[in-house]
Amino acid sequence: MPLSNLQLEGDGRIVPATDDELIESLLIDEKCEMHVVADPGQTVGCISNEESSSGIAQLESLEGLLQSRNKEAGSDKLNARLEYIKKMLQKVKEEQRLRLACGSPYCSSAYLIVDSQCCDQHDKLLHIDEKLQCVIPLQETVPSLAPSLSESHFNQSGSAGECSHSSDNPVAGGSTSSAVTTKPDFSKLKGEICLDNLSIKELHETFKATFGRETTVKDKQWLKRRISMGLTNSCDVSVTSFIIKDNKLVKKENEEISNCMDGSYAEDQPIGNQKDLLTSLNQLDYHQVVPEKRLENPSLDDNSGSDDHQTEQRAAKRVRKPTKRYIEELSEVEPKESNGRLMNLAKNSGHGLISLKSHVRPVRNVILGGRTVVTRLDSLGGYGIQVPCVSRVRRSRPRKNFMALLKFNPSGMGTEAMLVKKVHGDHSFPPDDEKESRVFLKANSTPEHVVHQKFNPSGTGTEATSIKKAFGDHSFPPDDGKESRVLKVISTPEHVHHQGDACHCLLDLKEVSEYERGVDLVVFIGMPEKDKQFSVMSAIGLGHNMELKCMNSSGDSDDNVVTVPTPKGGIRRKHHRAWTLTEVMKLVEGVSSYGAGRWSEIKRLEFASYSYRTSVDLKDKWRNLLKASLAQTPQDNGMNSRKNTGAMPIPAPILLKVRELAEMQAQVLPNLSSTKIAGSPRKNVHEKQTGFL
DNA sequence: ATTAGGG
DNA sequence: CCCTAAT
Repeated sequence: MPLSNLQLEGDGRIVPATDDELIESLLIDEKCEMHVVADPGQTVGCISNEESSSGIAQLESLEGLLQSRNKEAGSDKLNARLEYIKKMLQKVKEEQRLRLACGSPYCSSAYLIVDSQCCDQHDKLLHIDEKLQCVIPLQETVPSLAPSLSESHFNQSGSAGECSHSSDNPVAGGSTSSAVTTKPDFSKLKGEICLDNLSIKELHETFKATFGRETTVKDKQWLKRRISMGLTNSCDVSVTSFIIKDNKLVKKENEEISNCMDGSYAEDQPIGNQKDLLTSLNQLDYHQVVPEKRLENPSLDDNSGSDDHQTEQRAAKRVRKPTKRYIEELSEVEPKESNGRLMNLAKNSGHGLISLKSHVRPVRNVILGGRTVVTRLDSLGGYGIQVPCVSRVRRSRPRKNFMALLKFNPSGMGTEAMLVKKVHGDHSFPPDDEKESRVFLKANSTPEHVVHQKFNPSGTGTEATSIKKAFGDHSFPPDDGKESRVLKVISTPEHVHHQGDACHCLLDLKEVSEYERGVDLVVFIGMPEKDKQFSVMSAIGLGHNMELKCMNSSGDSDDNVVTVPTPKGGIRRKHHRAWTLTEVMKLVEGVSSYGAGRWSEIKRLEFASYSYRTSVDLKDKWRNLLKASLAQTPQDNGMNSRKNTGAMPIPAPILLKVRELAEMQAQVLPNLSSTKIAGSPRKNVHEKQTGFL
């Protein structure tokens, strides 16, 4: 449990329970269980009334975690645990359902107060490993008589604001210490809990109550974070006023709280904590904004999508908890670019908060360049489990091999068709996040159809932008704030099967490395026959909710669009298009007619049919022409001085004209400024142009 | 959204 | 060609 935790802690992220951590903890727990007979009953602070349903969420989350983990570890223990948890979950659910049925919506508002304190040094964690097993057991003596956790001792009598902090208030039931028997009692989580005031033991209890398992971690901060995150992550949040306490937030007139505020943590407040606090506050906001609607519609169908897998197995559906994505976003925000992220977040999800859009979109129509493409979403391998708290990092990748079905339609004009698959539909947010939404064109797996990086020597930057552009910039940096990894796949002819007018490209990506499969986007670039225009339709399934984006670079009406091996050996840049003589002439004509600088005009009027030429291209080209023309010495005729260039030589006459124009315009401008500005100064220039070639 | 320039 | 700054 070392590094993963440490690092997480270290960077002050709010990445709470990562699966790794949890598992680690679980494992450790298992190891320690024998020794740690129990965390003696501890006062968990104050618990007010009614238990919450948070437990369910927790269980589910845990379950999910376990499930996912099991795949990898295949640990029997885990399995056992999983079973247990499942049972517990059902139980809890049942209870809750009954409760709900009774119409007793316990909207008990519990307040969890978490200070930002961060007294523990991260270094401590470094030693946890060693200490864990021996030290913990020795901690504190506790009333063994402490009631079991499962029994709620904090009866309703306690006011919500109350925070019985007394340590003599046996809360935890050491009795339930055995791993398998550990029974999470969420009732304890209700009411106000001032984590700051809790001792490690208490935190342990709380932890146990929250996660249904014990922990031996002694790091207070860690515990607090975990707990708070756990709670936050649960659907309970909506019902619970989660209050992150800093130094100001005071829930009640509670003495306890007061205590919390003063001494205890006020002092050492590592920098890293601020971040957490910030994040927490954000969460708070979120929760407050997304109020409790859970009780009203207990069975409300949850579209959050992030927990589908688990959800489907349960009768009662959770209403919705902060999405994994949400968590991720938050945890993502803190670092440096918090500003941007936040902005984006807010901007994107109109509400400034998580957008509840469903992540699963079996069928989707995407309009590309006026064309509508249908994308189909396949889920070939139900994989992907939600974990309580998702770490920023994509821990578990789709395991299932997936195949992509590409279907090319002869429709468009695009030469390159791209399909972008968003593996995790849940990462949507900050779209236009700075252009730096990194794109990793990482495709180095064996299959030939998977393009290697080297395939695109020009550099990722170009590729990235291309992709972005292809997608119209809106869709590409998906809604993903974090880095997006893109897997670029080029469908080679062999993989393309024609079917009437359409081509189907079946890609079997089973060979794609894990890494690749974890990408956020998969771009399929098809470049069949030269003139074949096509769009792409595709279906990719990974079990994860993924979104498919189809892209068809409908801008290019010609061949070499994507990566083009030049006849002469070189590999040309993706979007490079050799300028044809006619194009050049058009350019010249345009310049002569409208003047250099009016590129948008020229583009529109002269290059209307050349969609791939942008005004910038024109400008650049003109610049080049100019340069060439100037470099070109008078006597050189026939061809451009440059000889062995793959580039098409530009006829001297044209260069001449270019120079003329350049000179003329350069001269004309100053002199005829008035004229120019007033009307159409270009016309006269035009006269001169005509006649060459 | 366009331009102008640098890379 | 790409990217960015300035308009």
